[in-house]
Amino acid sequence: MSRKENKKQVAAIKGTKDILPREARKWQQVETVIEATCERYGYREIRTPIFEATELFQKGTGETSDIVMKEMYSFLDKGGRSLTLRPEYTPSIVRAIIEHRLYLQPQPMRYYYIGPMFRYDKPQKGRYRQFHQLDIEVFGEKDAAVDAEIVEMASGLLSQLKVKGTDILVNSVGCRKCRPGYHKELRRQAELARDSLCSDCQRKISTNPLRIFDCKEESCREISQGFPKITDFLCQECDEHFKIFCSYLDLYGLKFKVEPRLVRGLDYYTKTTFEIVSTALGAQDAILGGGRYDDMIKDFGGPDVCGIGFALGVERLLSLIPEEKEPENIVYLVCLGEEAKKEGMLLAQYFHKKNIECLLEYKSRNLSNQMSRANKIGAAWVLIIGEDEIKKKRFQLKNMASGEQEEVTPEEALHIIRGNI
RNA sequence: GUGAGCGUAGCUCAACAGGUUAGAGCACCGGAUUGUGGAUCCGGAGGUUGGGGGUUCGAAACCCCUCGUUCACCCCA
Repeated sequence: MSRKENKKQVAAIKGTKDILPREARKWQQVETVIEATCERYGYREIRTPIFEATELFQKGTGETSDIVMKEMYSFLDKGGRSLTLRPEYTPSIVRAIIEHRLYLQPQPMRYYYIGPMFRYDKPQKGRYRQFHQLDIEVFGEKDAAVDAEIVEMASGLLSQLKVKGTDILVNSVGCRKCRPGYHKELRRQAELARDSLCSDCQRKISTNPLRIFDCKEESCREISQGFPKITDFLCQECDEHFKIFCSYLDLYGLKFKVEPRLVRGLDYYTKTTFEIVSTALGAQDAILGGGRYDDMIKDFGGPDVCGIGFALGVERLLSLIPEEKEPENIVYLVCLGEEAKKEGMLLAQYFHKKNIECLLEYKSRNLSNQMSRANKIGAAWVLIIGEDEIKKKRFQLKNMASGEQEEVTPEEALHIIRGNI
């Protein structure tokens, strides 16, 4: 095999990327904050397989959604089953809840998970074919207080992570009783204005009339302002739910915008939908989005248990968080000669057992060189092991930041290092 | 799926308007300095210019195809 072929073969798949150690550290930090926040609100982790029966998403995510129609990684396994790498998490949780009768547990049940999702979409800023989501779901609670609590938690999480300049957008998309009436009326009015709309919007009349509100053409914007809003068409139950939801957001002191054109692209949403957006993200401005889906469990043949949740794009979130350098606390063992190396191996073993991060230089280099390496990896301490030190069983411990150095036993070194960490 | 821009060393970028052996900074390795790091100086390694084809006496540059990437549309996290 030629070098070129080899080079081509090892490249990461389009739309995927490696998370290298420097960035992985940031992921760990963010994941730790996310997990702690979720647990504090009573959420528990639930892990499901990364692939499922294709049918699960066709039924759950919706046959007419873009995700199912053109973005799924589906394939046949060797047993001829049609499987799909999950494009989103909600259907998997719903499946698990029904399969394990989790609805028999005290309600509401709260679950969270962070993991990779897969969508065959053209990559661009904030959009990858393998990406990660935090997914949180609450089941079995109709009260709009839980809708508000979820938004409050999401908002709190973002401020804890020092994400600034975000907006909370909320809407209600109604239910199966009131939504069809609205769609019909919106289509009717858009049809009347068809000739004045751009070609893009003309197409949206039949595909997704709500998207006309998003058009960037000035003329379309003006026209769409006269169109009816979903919030004017809600049935009494949905209308009350939405008003109470908004009043609870006020109670929390959260600033939000009612965005009647906010529509989630997934078919299953009912009543509350929301997004938190940031203009710093570019065209894909949603950090997280979600809503209520009161019919899904029932539609899957389970009991009539309602659900609500959101998905947060981890890559998008990370792109908004500045990198913070954490100081390394490594002890670097400098060894002068073969005997010193053996002594160093034993000392490294000693420090590792005492929970100290410690590295040993294997190559026999001169002291200057080894010091230079210690400096490069950002070691906080250097322990010098030479002939004299081995004889005395006392070693030179150097604080790399201050440059101070003293002769100590391993036990004393441990004490000093711990005292300064 | 549609459209536009960009692919030169690990990274950031040079190379008049097509003309010797494709350069520099940072990073890396070695030395100055065989018991003391960061600074400085000297040296080294690293490239079939994403890949393939074409035009030309001559291509990193021009044309075509392809792959990748970026941004936007569609849609979404």
